Amino acid sequence: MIPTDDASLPHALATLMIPSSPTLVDTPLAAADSGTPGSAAPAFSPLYQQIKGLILQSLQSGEWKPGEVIPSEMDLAARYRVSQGTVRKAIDELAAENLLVRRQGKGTFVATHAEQHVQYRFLRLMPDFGDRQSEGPAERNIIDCKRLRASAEIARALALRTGDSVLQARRVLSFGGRPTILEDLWLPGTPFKGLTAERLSDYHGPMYALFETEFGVRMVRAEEKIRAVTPDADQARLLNVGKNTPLLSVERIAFTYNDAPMELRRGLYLTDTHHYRNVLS
Amino acid sequence: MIPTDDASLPHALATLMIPSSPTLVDTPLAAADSGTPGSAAPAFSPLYQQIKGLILQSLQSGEWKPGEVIPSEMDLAARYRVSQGTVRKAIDELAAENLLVRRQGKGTFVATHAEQHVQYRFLRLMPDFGDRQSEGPAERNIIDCKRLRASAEIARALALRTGDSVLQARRVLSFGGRPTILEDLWLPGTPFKGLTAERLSDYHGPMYALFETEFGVRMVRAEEKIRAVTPDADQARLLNVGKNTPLLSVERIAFTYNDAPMELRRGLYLTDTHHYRNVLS
DNA sequence: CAGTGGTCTAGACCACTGG
DNA sequence: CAGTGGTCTAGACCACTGC
Repeated sequence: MIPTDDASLPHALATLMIPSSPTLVDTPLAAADSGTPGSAAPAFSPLYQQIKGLILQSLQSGEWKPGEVIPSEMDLAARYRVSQGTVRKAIDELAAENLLVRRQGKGTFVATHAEQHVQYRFLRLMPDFGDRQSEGPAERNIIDCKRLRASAEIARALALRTGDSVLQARRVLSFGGRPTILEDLWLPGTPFKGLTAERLSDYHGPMYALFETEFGVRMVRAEEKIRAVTPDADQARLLNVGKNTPLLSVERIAFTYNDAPMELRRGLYLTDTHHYRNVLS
Repeated sequence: MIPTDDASLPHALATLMIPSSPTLVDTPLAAADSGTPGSAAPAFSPLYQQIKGLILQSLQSGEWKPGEVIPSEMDLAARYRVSQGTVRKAIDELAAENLLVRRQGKGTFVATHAEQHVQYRFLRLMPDFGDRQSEGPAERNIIDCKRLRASAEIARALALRTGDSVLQARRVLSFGGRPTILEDLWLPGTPFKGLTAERLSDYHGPMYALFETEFGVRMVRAEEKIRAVTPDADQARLLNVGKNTPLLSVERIAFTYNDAPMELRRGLYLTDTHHYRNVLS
């Protein structure tokens, strides 16, 4: 499946100008292109970017699964017919994006939410004093979990059609016995066929790790919109707060490899003893 | 001031093992080290990290000022007696940290808050529809600006001593005529000697650009703690909201080059038509 | 010890900018 | 056109891991 044929080596840099050249690359990008194919700029793409795209394809296709080693830099260099340095630069970028993890002396691994020391990869809520480690494990409580038809709003967020099947769940996270986070989440029905409240309740460990191992869905990136709100009656009851208590509303959309949205999550965070921590640079 | 002497070239990699070697580097790091000097690990530091440290020193010392070009990669390579590739890797990291900006064909520049298209470098508040560009310029209103003695809390945040002189200011930002952000900020008195309410009011452009050009203080990094709160009477009046309106409380500490805190800012954001946007990866 | 990633070098050529 | 950053290569050696 990889160009081990073709004796026209060495492939000159001229080949780089042609993204759709069948020699090295079989259209790694340009999936979102449409119309006027010959008019746009040549869109020079460096070799290492093309290699990066090829590695990305192997990740998406599941050739290398989360937690596994990928071939060594030398092997990949031979496979793609480029120098080690070029493969290296491609891997560097993927590692910077947290898709791969380099371990000197051992190899390069596909990033995973499992076997990871951080329990909550995307959760930015921290206790005001100490770290989340010292706080002990959160108590998790699945309130609800059911399948339903996507509303227009949910469908838009998940890039589905209104009425498509979605799975909706609600849970409460408690720290030190105190309800602190109320989360509603929506998942597209098709990739998560078979996910039940029991499975969610029984599983200990990061939810995203469950998604990986059971459904082959790896979350890679997320965007959050944060607001200050007050709870409705249900929410106030579940968090055990008054109806005028200001709460942090955190709406998260999590994406898998190809920037496809795979989860919508709406969290209400109690911030009297915790805060949302962010680093700007 | 730079090691142009010393004919013991080529400096072998062995030199790298000795961070305090007078040959190439005069103690670029290890400023925060204390006690048992000979007991710790050798702390191998790659050449490019040392070069990065030297470049950082030149940035801190003001040898190259915000907005200026730094010497070309070839020049720096000659100056530090290393290959272009090594200088390149050092610059790569500094560019990734937004301290330098590379422009192909022109050179590498010291990052600056001035001459920059983004008005607010660290502000993550976005309108729910459209971008901040389309919203038009914010209306800025300095409410107050005075010098006073640092409270214990303020002093701790700014790494000062209680009672040290600090400058305190309060302002309101309005978008589309609507008061949206109320900010209190504290600056250490000494570096910002001479800053007045008039200067703040008259200056159009990013506040951090003013800090750069007038006081030689460049903000490099910041940390924020976010909560949901309700305003006190003064705050409610200034933002023209009711006393039970939930608001985003954003406490920011901004740091200059050597990770020294140089600003404490406490913002109250109205989030009925705006949201705080964050990207997780 | 072999195999992996990590660093460093030297040299070639490409892409972009501006005189 | 010269000068800058950007890409690519080939080869050497170092640091780390595990057998």
